[in-house]
Amino acid sequence: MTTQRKAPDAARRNEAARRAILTAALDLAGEVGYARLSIEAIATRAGAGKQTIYRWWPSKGAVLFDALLMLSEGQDDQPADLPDTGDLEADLKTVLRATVDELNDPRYSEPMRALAIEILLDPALAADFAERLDEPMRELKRRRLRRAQQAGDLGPGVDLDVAVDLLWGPLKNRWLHREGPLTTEFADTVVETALNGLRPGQSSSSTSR
Amino acid sequence: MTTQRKAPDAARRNEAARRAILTAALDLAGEVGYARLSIEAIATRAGAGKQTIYRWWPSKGAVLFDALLMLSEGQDDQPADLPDTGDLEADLKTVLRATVDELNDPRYSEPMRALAIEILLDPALAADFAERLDEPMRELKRRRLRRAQQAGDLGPGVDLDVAVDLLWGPLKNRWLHREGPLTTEFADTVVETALNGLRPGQSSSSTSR
Amino acid sequence: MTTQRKAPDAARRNEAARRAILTAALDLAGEVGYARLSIEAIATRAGAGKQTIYRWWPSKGAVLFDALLMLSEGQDDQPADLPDTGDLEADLKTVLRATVDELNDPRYSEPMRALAIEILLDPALAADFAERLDEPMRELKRRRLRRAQQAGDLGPGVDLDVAVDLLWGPLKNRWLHREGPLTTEFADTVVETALNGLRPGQSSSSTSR
Amino acid sequence: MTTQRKAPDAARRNEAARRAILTAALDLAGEVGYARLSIEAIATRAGAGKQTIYRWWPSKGAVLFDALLMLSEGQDDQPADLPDTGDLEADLKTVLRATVDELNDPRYSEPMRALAIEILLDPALAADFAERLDEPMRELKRRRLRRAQQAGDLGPGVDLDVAVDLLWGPLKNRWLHREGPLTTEFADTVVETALNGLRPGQSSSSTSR
DNA sequence: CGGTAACCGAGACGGTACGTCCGGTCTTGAT
DNA sequence: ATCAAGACCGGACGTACCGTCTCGGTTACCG
Repeated sequence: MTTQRKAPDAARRNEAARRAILTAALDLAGEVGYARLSIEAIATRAGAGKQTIYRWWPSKGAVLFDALLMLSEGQDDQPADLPDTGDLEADLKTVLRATVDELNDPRYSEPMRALAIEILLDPALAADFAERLDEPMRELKRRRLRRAQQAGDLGPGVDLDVAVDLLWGPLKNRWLHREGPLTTEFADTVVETALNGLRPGQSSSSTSR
Repeated sequence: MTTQRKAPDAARRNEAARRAILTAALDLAGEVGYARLSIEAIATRAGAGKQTIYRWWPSKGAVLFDALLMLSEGQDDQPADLPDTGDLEADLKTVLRATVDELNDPRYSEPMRALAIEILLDPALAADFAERLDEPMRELKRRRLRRAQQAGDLGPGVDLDVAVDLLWGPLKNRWLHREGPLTTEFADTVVETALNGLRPGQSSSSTSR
Repeated sequence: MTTQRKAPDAARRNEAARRAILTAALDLAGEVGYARLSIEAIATRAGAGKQTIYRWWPSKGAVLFDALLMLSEGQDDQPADLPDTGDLEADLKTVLRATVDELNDPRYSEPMRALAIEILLDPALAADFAERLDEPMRELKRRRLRRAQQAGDLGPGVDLDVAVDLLWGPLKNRWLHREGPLTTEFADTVVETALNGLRPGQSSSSTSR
Repeated sequence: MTTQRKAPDAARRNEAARRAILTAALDLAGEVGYARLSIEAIATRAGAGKQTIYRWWPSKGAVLFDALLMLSEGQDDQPADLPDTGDLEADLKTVLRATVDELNDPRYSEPMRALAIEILLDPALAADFAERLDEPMRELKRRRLRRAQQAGDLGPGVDLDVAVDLLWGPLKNRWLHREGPLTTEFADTVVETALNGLRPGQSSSSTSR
């Protein structure tokens, strides 16, 4: 269902094997971490032949990617859009807190970190990931911010991509580089600081210290 | 000169071999990228025995770390502090533009990316790196911002670590994840946006440029 | 038409597929030799499914066996008996020279060698081959020699099986083990030497030729 | 010590590993037969890495070859020549009976059969084997027969190579193709028949039936 | 000033995993 | 029910590196 090597007949695909492989990949990523994750181990754990993996996925990273997509599917009614209650700050905090919770869930966190590392190693996977997950997500974020800008909640000159970086980047960094604990308080502080700016100003009241 | 395993006699160390190994690591990281960088290849390229590497460094990442330190030494009169002309915005732009230039220099960029990935994989290396490079650098940044805060150029309630994340994080992300071109314009925009905040305000000098 | 696994309905068998498979086996044996001959390649070359092979033959060797039988059919009016002109030496030379010619024909030689090797590896195939081809042939040879013995052209104490080994064995060895060129002169020499024995005697017509 | 791939440093070779590998190959050949003999299994059984095998031997057959040489060494005081008591028939029977005994020894027989099959599959191995074992042995046989010829015990016109084929070939065939029980009686009969020839003659008295 | 203890290049070693090939079985759709 | 097609599990292939281990040879300290 992901990037393919040489057109195997997708219709004949064994769905049970696919799920077993993705589940095994998820489990192993959680158990041993990226550095020791091997295709051989995934195949063995899944009770599958290695060729079955190589037939459908071009790399370890592609397996992880699909595995995480599988994990997301069963549960979400696809969040077609970010919340928009009219209160930008509250909405952003809601979204970022949810992200914090997800990144603190070990079921997601380790496989995701493994995928993130694979993406750094494999440009082809990076492109695939950017196109199919990262860019759509960023577009959702940009859209919400654009509405805020039109409503006058964001400065008219603000570059929306930079705004996204300022809001979501710190979370991603803390998580990926394990630079500190990932709490909802941190998420709130980031939102407030990014919105109000670092300079002293009239609106620097917020909830913050 | 870095983390050591079991007390080899540093006095007897062959400096020529050390430099050959670090240079080989640097070159190879630039040529083949992290994914294909192997200790075996470094040893061969350096004309060194593998044992000579294992004797002095605990991991591939530690070699890269030292290699980058070697690269930095010959050139800098160690910047003991960040510039402080009194104009925070200008100072920050100066520093971030320099960072952009460094990250765009292929001599640094590929080995650094390789090191960054190693750090994600190896907690021991991560700790070493944090202690010896990352935390001191962050302290420098915090110090400059603290002075700005005392001078009233930063809001009194601003969390300095968050401030550092907001200012330096977007650069690091763009570079590491190859999310887009790394330009001095981008650096400037990040500084302005982070300082002024995303909300509309009296000081929205953002668009002016 | 050969050894079967579990009663497939021979009546419904696709004759075209059978011929395509046997032809492909013959061709491939000639082209790549036994060591690289695979059922997969035969199926692909024949445009047949692997299952079609496994349905009708128990092993690669069985395919080769049938393939060689097919090759022999189109041409011979089954030699029900060895020639018997009354002149034993002349008759034996006639037969062995024919064998030499056959073994020098590349169409036969490589597939036959492949079959011979399969037989060494697979006792079941060996039994099948012995029963259906080798033993009948040997009986033909024994019968001719028995008549010669009755006619007084063979010593009364001679073990006919040993005689067959002495006459036909050297040819088989030279061919299978590529121990030297396989010529009609060699066949003649073998016949003469085997008949007259190695000891010097009155009938040492050996050198005369 | 045999055919090598790319000049590894033979001086540094680990003799213990070499012996473990050869012994494992011998044992496995005896236990599972050629068809299921794998380099992987040899390495595992020997407690060696696969690379250690590939470093020193070009193929499975080369390992077997060396293994059999090792087996022959410890025991024989290299038979520099075939026995020559003056009685050709007796000497030949002595030698062939010894061969029969060796071929009936399961320690030798299965590995030897495995080697014989490898030789049929691998021309490079065949050449190596011919040069280093088969041809020297054949020369020994030829030499003994040449002396017999000079002594008048062999017809002057007899081709010595054919003579060797007639004497030793039947044994090799019976053994390799499992065409019947390999007994000392069979060896005796072959010698007598080959010496006296198949034709009736004055000297066809012998011990035979 | 000669012995010895560390270094060094080289590379063999036991292993793990790679990505590929093929064996033999099973499944699908069409004839 | 056979057939072409080909997915599937599994086992072995031959290769690349890992990290450890010897081997001689070469410093450089120390008695």
